[in-house]
Amino acid sequence: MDTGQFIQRDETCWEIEPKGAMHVPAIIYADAQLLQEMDQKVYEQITNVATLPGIVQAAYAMPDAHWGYGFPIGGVAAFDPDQGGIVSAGGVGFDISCGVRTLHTGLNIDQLQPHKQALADALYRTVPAGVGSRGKIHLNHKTMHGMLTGGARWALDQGFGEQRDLERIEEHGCMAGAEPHYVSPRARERQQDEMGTLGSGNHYLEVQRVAEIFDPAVAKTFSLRVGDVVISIHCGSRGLGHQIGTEFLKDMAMAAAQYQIALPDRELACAPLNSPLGKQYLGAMRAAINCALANRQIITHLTRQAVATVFPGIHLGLLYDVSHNTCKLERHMIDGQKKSLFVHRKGATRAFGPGHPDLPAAFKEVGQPVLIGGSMGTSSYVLCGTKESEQRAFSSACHGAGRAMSRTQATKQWQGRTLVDQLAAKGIIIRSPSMRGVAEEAPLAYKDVSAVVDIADRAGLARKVARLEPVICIKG
DNA sequence: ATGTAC
Repeated sequence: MDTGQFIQRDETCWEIEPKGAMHVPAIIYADAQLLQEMDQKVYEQITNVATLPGIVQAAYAMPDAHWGYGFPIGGVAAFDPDQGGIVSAGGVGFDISCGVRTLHTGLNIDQLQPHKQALADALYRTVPAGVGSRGKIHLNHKTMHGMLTGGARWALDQGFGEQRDLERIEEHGCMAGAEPHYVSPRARERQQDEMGTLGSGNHYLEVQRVAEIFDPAVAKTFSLRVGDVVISIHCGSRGLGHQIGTEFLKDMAMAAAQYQIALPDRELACAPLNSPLGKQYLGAMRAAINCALANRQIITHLTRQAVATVFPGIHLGLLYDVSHNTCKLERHMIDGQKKSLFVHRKGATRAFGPGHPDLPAAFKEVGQPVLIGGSMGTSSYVLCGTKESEQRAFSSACHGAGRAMSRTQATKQWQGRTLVDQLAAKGIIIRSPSMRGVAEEAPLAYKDVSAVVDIADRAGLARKVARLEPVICIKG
């Protein structure tokens, strides 16, 4: 898009002043190149978000932003319930609580090297991946309820994982305020056999090596050293989250007139936070957050089992688990006053800075680990939250590379098989049930993750700690 | 993202 449409506030901050129905400015964090390459749709969508009732401070787009349903992916917006603020299903995204979890292995890359193929086989065999993938767990009414209210804590009670995992998970593994009675029978049915599965699209399980350290002190706190092997899991709430999103989107679109909300775009369907529909969505969404937390917990258990077949006796401890598709009630400073706000992060990672009360003791001094998944075959990053991020974007950062072209376009340009061979030549093993899926995820169909992360760092959204390179990728 | 469409 044309950078002339913006007022450049500083090196990385581009502002659109309020005009028309906008209540607040819209702000994109990028450099001139990322902004030029960004779809004009991001401009339209982020200015549309700025017109929604009760929005405070500004509507934000992260440097990885691209066109999404209603809100851009990479969008952040906070709403005040006392000022008629709203909640929007499209502002959270279909894959509710999609997120990334990273595990330490205690292994060095040299120890892994001779066993790469064996580990790839074991992981691919053990963790179900792909569209409609099913696991070995079958939920009945009672266990479904337990999962929707208990999240990773429920998974732990079922024997998946260790007590100490919980403190390294956002919300300590269990999202409060879940209301399973607002999760429809259809959503439950779709999830019955999908616990502990990766799903498809950009979801993956990746074995990575720490390739570069930017901040040695924080890296030490995060227990990351060059050459260390870690495992990252990127997935969400599968069929359940998608079904909840679909149903509430429809209900919110129908209710907009009743709540007298003028929508510049039908896809921005929303409901007042204080309305029955708004509250129902929040209850269902929180249940879906628990589903995603439980899902990543079970996949962690399966990963531990798979790794143990190749490296008996090793322990996989959690670095952290953080979601990037949520709406969370948080306290933030607005015009010198602490306010309780509902922060939508859609394709944006929560990034609490040092001293935040919700952080585990181990991270209190340095800030939250911010896990940024790269595209297939490219680097991922570990960042840490900063103090200044609270003022810049309600303590949020980018979530990944961000798509640069559509899935359809990517399948026209690349072949899955060829990509797998090319990456194999670079020492990266890809395992996937879908070669079409692999083509859709071609590295060049995404923005340059390093450029995106550099902007997040320079903008003060989060600070770079370590760069990870893929070794094995189980792709959904 | 998704039982890749209702």
